[in-house]
Amino acid sequence: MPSSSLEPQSDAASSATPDTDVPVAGLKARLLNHLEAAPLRASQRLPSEREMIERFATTRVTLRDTLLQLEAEGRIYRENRRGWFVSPPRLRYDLLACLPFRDMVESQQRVASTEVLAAGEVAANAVIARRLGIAEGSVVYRITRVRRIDGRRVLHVCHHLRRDCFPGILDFDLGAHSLTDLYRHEYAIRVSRVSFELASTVFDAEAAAALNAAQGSPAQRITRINFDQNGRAVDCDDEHWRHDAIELTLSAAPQS
Amino acid sequence: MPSSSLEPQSDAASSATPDTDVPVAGLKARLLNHLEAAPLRASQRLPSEREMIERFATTRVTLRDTLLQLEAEGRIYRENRRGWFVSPPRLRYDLLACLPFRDMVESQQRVASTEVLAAGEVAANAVIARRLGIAEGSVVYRITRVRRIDGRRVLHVCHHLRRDCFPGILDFDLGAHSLTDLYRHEYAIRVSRVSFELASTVFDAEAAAALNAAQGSPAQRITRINFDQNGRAVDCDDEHWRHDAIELTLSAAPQS
DNA sequence: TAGTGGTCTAGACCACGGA
DNA sequence: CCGTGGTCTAGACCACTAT
Repeated sequence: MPSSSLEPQSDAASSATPDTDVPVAGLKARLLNHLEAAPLRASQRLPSEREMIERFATTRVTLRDTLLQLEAEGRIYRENRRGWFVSPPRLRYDLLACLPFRDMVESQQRVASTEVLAAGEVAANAVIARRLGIAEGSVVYRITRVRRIDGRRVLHVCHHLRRDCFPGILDFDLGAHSLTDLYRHEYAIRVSRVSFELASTVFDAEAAAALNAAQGSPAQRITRINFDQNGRAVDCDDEHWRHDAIELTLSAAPQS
Repeated sequence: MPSSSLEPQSDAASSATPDTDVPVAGLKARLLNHLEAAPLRASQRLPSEREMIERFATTRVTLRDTLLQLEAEGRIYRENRRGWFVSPPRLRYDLLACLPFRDMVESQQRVASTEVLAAGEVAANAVIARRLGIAEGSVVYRITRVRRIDGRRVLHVCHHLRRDCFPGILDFDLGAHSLTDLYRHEYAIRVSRVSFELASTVFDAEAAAALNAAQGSPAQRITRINFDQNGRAVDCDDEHWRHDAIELTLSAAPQS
């Protein structure tokens, strides 16, 4: 077992890491962990891959494997062809609080922003029709947005709204207003029940492009259906989050 | 666009693969997708990596990247050094139904089994103490189990129970009984509120070993705290699921 | 245009699994 | 024991980003 000191020596050598008896693989992984543990960067960019290769005396493939590992752990992330970055702390997302995005983000001392990618009418496909309890092919509103936290694009959302519930809603500024606020104040519709479906996957091509994520980056999918005070499904949305951006929370009475 | 049938043919040479203008990356990814789409295997093992290399005329590294992608998508999974397998359909896990594991699994026509890895007493660390509202260092029961669906190890759970709530619970057969059933019938404690914390990460070394997962495989972490009818936290658990094994669902009234 | 990450080739040795 | 996946080396070309 080579107990050599595999230290990144930028200027002053970060000494005192025995690195002996590294049991099994990892090797470089711990190494990179240490890289982050030591300077504890804020949310900055890592050195370029070629630079890290030299620093750690390793290969592109090996380095890349390690970076992908750390990405899976949620410790770093990448922007497509732009580089690797240290992940900021996860936003706590209380599924049942039903806070507007902006409020949720700001209550955690972060900065929120929203971008509307598209807003229009489409015919509901089978999935959407089933969720909303309407006939396939019915025209619904579709709104696609990207949301940022502290400038970082973390969420791609696609909403489908029953047109008969929210006539003319596209005329509002959907980048500035919370949809649930519009529901309540402009349409007298209150969300009185929500139903979720969560799974961990990767971004599809569209979401990846919108978030500037590499295709194949891990993503958290959240599908939500909102029901109004009459138990009618009024809208649904498909959210794809950078998986390292959130930690979901939830507190409720079980239905037993 | 090459609409040719990209079929893996074992003996016959892998001819007729134009490979022209494959738009962007993927290349092999689509190829492997097709591999699965065509025969639509049940939950069987994929050919060995070296065999696939030949079949698809590619390299180990490239092949491996592709497999890891499919793993991240939740379409295949691996057992440590044993090979790659097609992922079975996800189990729907209703967070608020609070069904015992066995019931949940069997209600979906699957077969459940449980293995107790360890059961004993430990001193509560800071995290556990905070969750349970007890003093750090208090002695609690700890139960570690592995759960299977259709024989596949999918879940590593570690429970921490307040000893004053469940005296002598370790004497029951914890592999056969549901904990919540024991709570109710043996200790007259009913779970009347649950609080969750969900995040997507990778397995730690212990969980990976217990599930025979490769270290670094993606995992869904679910932390739960159970409160009894008096609002007292009586136990908590840390679940680590193979991320492709579940789809979480949830339906409730928001707390607005 | 220079440098970056994304993708890929063609090998190698090791530790562990299963027969 | 052989075959498997796990890890690693040492390069290469391309598409895109940033300047």
